[in-house]
Amino acid sequence: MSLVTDRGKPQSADKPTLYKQIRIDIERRILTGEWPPGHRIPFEHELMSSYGCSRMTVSKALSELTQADLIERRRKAGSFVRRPTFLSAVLKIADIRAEIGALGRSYGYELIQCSRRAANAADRARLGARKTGKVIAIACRHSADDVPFAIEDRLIDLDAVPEAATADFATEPPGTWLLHHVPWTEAEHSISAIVADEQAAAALDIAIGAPCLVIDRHTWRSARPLTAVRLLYPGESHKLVARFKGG
Amino acid sequence: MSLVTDRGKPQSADKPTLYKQIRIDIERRILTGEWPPGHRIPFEHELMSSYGCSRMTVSKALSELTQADLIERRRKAGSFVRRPTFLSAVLKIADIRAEIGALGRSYGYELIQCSRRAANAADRARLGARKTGKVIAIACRHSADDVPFAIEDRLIDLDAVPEAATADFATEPPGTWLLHHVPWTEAEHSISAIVADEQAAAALDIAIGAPCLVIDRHTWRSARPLTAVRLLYPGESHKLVARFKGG
DNA sequence: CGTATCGATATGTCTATACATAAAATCGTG
DNA sequence: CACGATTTTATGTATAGACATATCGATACG
Repeated sequence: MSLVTDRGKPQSADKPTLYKQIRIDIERRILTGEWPPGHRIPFEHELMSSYGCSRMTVSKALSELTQADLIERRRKAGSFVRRPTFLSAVLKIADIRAEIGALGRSYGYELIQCSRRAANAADRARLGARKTGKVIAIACRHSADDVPFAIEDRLIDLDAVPEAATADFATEPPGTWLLHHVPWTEAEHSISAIVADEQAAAALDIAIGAPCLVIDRHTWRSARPLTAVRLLYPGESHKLVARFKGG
Repeated sequence: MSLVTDRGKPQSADKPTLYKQIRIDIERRILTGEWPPGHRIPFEHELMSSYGCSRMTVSKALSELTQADLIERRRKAGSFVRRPTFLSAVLKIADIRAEIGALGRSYGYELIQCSRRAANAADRARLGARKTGKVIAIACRHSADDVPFAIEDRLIDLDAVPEAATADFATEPPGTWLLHHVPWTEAEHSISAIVADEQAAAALDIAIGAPCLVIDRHTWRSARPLTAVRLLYPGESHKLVARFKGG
């Protein structure tokens, strides 16, 4: 049973119109950390001239980014990148290094295991890939201020992302590398709760049987699976917070 | 430690402009279930004439609802209420009866405990209320197809919501009653994971120590606390799913 | 009867313009 | 210098109109 029904496989990306292109360009810079929280994004009239369009078009892009809580617009002052306070923004970032950085904590990374192999049945099922091929399996740990923050268990489809073969995941977290090198068109997150087994407990420095928040993230490019990742956060000490306005 | 930093107390609601009023009016009908999933909302030209405004203004309201995944717009056909597939929509609904109904399951409700009392220190802390006053404390259980779906533990500030004194929570779930009778301006959700204690395990028909997904929801009207509720879902069998498009 | 075409229609994007509003910046005065 | 009034400026909302595009439904054709 699931809280929500599934929508089936993700559809392919639609042709980007101008305002969408502006939105995507800005979003990319924010999500990769190129424009960190607090950064002032160009004024509307600057975007107007650089994209050669009217103010309404720029404004539409900025409005959507505001609704997604990625930016904050202040009259007279301009528009600024928000720190990831909201659930949707936190989920969208998907780069734990940037997430920890945005929280003002020091980031630590440790590769636990990394292997390349031909995809077995379980790998294919997890990726949702039909054909068999090569995959990279990665296990690693992220820490904030030297305290374990999350453990990551990831599978990358090497046929869809051949460049991953040359990446050095010993020094760069796979999420960060992917975000900077591989464009994606669809992503799906699923949040659930489990209890820590022996291995997870040891890696996160918590008790066996302690609750953990799980985020499973799948990413596609034009309906082709790129990567599947499971993130385990120590459950009681972590919260995902979302705020709404309404009536 | 928290995945996200807190933004402090919610700010008061801003003056609703015309497009926001349209958005809020439609949103209300969707969130209360008056317009169920699949319902066709009025055409843009109908909204234009009923609100006496231009098409751009109507379109802006509908665009925001689209971005929030509350509606789906199809050329030539019109705009339709979506079933709550997305995380943000699921979180926004906050009415478990409507949620279960939208999933096509039969809804069951059972009041476990309901009492009225003067707020003690713990109650005030939970609501974030400064002054002391009367509160209603409610415990109840929601089920889908006769299987326990979630248990709810709620506190309502009777001074902020005096009408709640006359509501019959034995027959109507408090979430549903509140959604139909009490307007709110800000809400905050927090998602975390815990393990079931003896009481929760018994109510949800799961094992003690089994993981549970927790949603804590606080609701304000113009910065005044209205209600605080904790929902416990059996953890492994429930998932919150969110999808994104991006590049 | 099935299918290809085409027109009607509702949404999707974009422009140019206008005025409102909040807040930073500046100025002027005590 | 302190402090209030004024100006400037970037965003916020709204308009009317234009053209693009997807798609429903009807019509014509094989």
